[in-house]
Amino acid sequence: MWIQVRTIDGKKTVRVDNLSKLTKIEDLRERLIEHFDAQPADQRLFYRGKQLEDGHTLFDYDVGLNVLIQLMIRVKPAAAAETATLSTSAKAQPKDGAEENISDKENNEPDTDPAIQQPSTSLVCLDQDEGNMYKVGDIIDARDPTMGAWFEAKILEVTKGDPTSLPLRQTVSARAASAIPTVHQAVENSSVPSSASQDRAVKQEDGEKDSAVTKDQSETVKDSEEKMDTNSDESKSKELKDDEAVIKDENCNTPNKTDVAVVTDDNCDEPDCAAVQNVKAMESTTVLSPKKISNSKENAGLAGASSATRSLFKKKVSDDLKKQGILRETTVSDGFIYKVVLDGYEDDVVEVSSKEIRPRARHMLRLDQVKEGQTIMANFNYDDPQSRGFWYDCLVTKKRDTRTQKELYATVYLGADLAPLENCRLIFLTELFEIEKPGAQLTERDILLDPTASPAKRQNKPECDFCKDNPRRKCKHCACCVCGGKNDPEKQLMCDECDNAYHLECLNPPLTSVPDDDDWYCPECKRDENEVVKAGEKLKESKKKSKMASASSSSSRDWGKGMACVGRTKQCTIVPSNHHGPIPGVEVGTMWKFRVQVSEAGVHRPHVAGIHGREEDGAFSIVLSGGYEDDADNGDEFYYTGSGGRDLSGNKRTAEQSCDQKLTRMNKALAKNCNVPINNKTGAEAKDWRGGKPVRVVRNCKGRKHSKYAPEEGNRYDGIYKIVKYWAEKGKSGFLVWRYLLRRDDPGPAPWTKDGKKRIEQLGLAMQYPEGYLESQAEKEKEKAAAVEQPKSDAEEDPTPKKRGRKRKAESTPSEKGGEKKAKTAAWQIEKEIMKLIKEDNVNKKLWDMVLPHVSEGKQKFLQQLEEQFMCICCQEILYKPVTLECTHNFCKPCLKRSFKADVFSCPACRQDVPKDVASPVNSTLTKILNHFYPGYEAGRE
DNA sequence: CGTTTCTTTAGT
DNA sequence: ACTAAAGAAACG
Repeated sequence: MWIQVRTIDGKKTVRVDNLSKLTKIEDLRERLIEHFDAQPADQRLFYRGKQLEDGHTLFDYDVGLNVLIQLMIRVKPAAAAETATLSTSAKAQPKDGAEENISDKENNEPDTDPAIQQPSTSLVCLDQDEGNMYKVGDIIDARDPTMGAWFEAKILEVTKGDPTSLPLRQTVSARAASAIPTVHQAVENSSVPSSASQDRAVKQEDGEKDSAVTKDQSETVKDSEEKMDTNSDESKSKELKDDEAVIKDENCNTPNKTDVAVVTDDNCDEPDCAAVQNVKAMESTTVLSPKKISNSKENAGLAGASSATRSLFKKKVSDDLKKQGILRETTVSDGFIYKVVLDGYEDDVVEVSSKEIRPRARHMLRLDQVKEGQTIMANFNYDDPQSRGFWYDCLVTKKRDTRTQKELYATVYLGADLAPLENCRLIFLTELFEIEKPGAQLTERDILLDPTASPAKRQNKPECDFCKDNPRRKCKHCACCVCGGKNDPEKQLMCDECDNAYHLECLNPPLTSVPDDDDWYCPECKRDENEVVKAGEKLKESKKKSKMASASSSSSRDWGKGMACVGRTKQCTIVPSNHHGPIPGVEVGTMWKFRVQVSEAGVHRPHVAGIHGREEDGAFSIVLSGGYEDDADNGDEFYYTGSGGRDLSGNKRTAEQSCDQKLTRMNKALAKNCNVPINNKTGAEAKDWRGGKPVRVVRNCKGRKHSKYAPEEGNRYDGIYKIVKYWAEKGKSGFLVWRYLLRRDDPGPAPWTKDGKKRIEQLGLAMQYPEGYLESQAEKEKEKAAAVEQPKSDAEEDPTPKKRGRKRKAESTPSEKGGEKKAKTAAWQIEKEIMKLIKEDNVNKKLWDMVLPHVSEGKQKFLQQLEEQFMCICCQEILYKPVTLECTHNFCKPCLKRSFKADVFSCPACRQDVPKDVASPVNSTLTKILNHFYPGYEAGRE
C-alpha cells in the first residue's frame, strides 16, 4: 500500500510506498525523516481531522490506499520568530482581488468606516419639517440601493446628512461579511458539527494537478495570518479555553460525511507550530451566530432567509452590469438620509437618500394605457424571467397588444448602477404601475398618509421556490424539514450548520423548549461526541473493528500491503448504483487489473461478490471468475451458477457447495432479469429473451482455466447480456444449484472477435492500474534489485507489471512498428459534429486545448483527460448542467446554487466575484458535448 | 504453489 | 445491525 504525505503548506508531497495496513505510526515517521528532514518527535501527522499517534496502526485511523496525510513540522523557537515576521509583512502587502471579501469586512469596522460613523454625528430630525421630503410614517416605496428594485417600505428615521456619502455597497457588505467562506470553512469551532458543508469540501487527490485548489488553500493560510494579527488581543484574552482546534479534512477520498474530527494540540503553550496558532486565532474570531428561529412567512418579525435571498441577488446584479445608469440622475437629493425598512424584510434596515424614495405606487396601468417609450414600474425576475421577481423601473421598448397576443418588452434598470438590461420580456401584464412623482413635487402630503390610496400589496418573488410561499402548503424546504409544517414558527429551531428548521416536537427525541445554548445543531449535523478524540486521549476503540477477524485472532499475519483489502478511492457517480445497462463512457473491452477498480468504474460494484443486484430491481452486473464448477463459457452464450449454498464461515471467499442454493437475494435478482414472471420452483424461460433486463458482464482472468474467452490479465468488460432461462438442478457437488443461461445482446463487437480486437486498438483500450500502482511496483523492483546488487538483475527484469505497462505505452506511441499498425486500423477520432461543438465552446478553449491533444492516445485516455478537466470542483463529478463563469471556471448549476445559498458569491475556484447569477445560462454547447461522451449520465443527477 | 487469512461493499 | 460475497496477498 502507498499513501501521500504532504506538508501543511502544500509545498511538498511525497509518496510513501510499501506500507501495510498494520504499519505503526512510529514506523511511518521513520520513513518520513529522510524526505522531510524532520525528526519523529517534530512530526505532527493529520488525517481526517485526527492527529496520528504512535502506538496505532494506519488501519486504526482508516488510512486507505493513496490517501493524503498532512504533515506539520514543529518549528524550533528561532524559526518561529521568523514566521511571525513573515506574517506581519504579509499583512502589509496590498490585497488583491481574491481577498476583497475580507478587506470589505475590515473596512466596515466601526472605527475605520466613515460611512457608518456618520449617522451617529448627524442630527436626528424625526418629524419636524426641515426640508425633508418624507416623514417618519409616510407610506412610500423605497428602492433597494444595491439591487435597484422598489419595495413597499416604512421610514424609521430621518437624519440630516450628505446622502452622496452613502456608499452603495454598505448595505451589501454588512451582509456579505457573513458570506466570507474562508475562515468558517477552513477552521471550525470545536463545538461545530462534523459535516463541513459537503458542497464546499474541496477534495485533493493530487495536489500538483489542481492549481486552483492549491491556490485556494494557500490563501486560507494567508487569511488566517491576517486574522491572527488583527485579532491577537482578543485571541489572547479568550485564552483558548480548551486547546481544541479543528482542521478540515483535506483529502476526503471517501464519500463519508463525517470527515472532520477534532484535532487536539497536546502542548499548546510552546510556540511550536505557527499554523496551529493561526488555527486558534481564527477559532477565537469566529463569530458565534445567535440562535436562529425559523422564519416562516407568517412570522413577520424575522425574515432572515428573505434578506439572504435578496442580498444574494443584489450582489449578483450589482457586480454584473457596470454600464451607466440613468434614472437615478433625474432626481435631486434633498440632503437627508432616510432609514427605511422594507416590507417583508423587517430585520434589514436600509439607508437611502430621497432619490430612492417615492410615494407608494397607486396607479395601475392597463396594457392599452402603456406606450412604447414610457417608463413604468413592473415585475421582473433576473434569475428566471419566466417567474415572479422584484419591482423595477422599466422603459417600454416594444408592445404587442392584439386579441391573441399580449407582449411587452422593456429595458429594465437594475443593480446598484441601475444598469439597463435590454429587451426583457415582462410577463405580469396585469400588474403594471405608473411611476409616482417624488414627494417634493406633491402639493398635498395627504397622499403620503392615505393607506387606502394604494392598491393591494404588490407581490415579490417568492422566497421559497418549492412552495411559492403558499402558507397552506407544507414545505420541507422553507418550513420544518421533518413535517413540512409552517405552524408555530417560534417553536422551530434552525440548525447553525445546515439552516434546516426543525419543530421542537419533530426532533427525535423531541425538545420541550428552545435550548439555552448559543448554537444549535440538528441531529444530521451534530458530531458524535464519541468520535472526538481530546487532548492526550488515545484513539477510541472502534466497535466495528473489534468484531473483525483480526481483532479476535491471535495470528500476527501481516496484511494490507496489496490490493486485496483496500477500499475504493473513488466512486462512480455518473449513474446510480441501481443502474441497468452500460455505464456511460465505459467501452466494451475496457480492462482493469483489480476488482476494486471495476467497482470504482461502476461496472460491477461489489468488491468480492460475483452478482450485483437487488431482489426488487433485478441484477445489474455479474463477474465470470471461473469459481463455479457448473459454469460453461461459450463466449456469446454462457451458463452461470447462482451464489450461496456454501459455508463461508471463517472468513473464506470460496468453499465447496455444502447445501442447496435458494432463489433469494442475488439469485432472485438475476432471475428477475429474465423476461418472464418469476418462478422459484422450477425456473422459467423467456419467450422474447432480448426483452429482459440487461446485465453487464465482466470476465476475470481466473476464468482462463476453463474458458478461452477470459482475459489474460485482470478483468474485462464484455458488454450486455440477457437471461435466456434459469432453472434449478443438482450440480456436480450433488446439491441443488440455480443455473442461468445468458446470451450476448450488445451492439458492440465482443472483445475476442476480430472486430472487437480492432475496436479495442482503435479506442486505445489498455489495462488500467490503480493510480500510483505502477510506480509503486517499480519502486519494489528497484529495492529488490538493490538488495541483490548483482549484475544478474539485468536479466531478471522481465515480467513485472511495470514493464508491461511501459511496453504498452511504448507501443502506442508512434514508433516505426506502431505507425505501421495505425495505418491498418484508423485511429479513433472525434466526430465532425462534435468537433464543431467543441470549437463553438470557445469559453472553454483553454480546457479543450489541454484535452484535445490526447485524442491520439485513444478514446480511453481522452475521456480520462476530459473527466479531469471538466469535473466540478464542488462535487468532484462531471459537470452537470455546466455553468461557465466569467472567470472561465465551470460548475454544476446545482452546485453554484448551493454555494449562493450559503451566501458565497464568488467563484469557488478563484474567488472572483460571481458576475452572473444562478440563472446565468447553462452552457448548452458543453452540455451537448458531455452528453455525447457520457450518454445518459444526466439521468443519475438530481 | 497451494493454503490460509485478512477487509470492503452492498443488500436485506 | 447483520450477513453474504467469483479478492488477493502472506505464509509455509
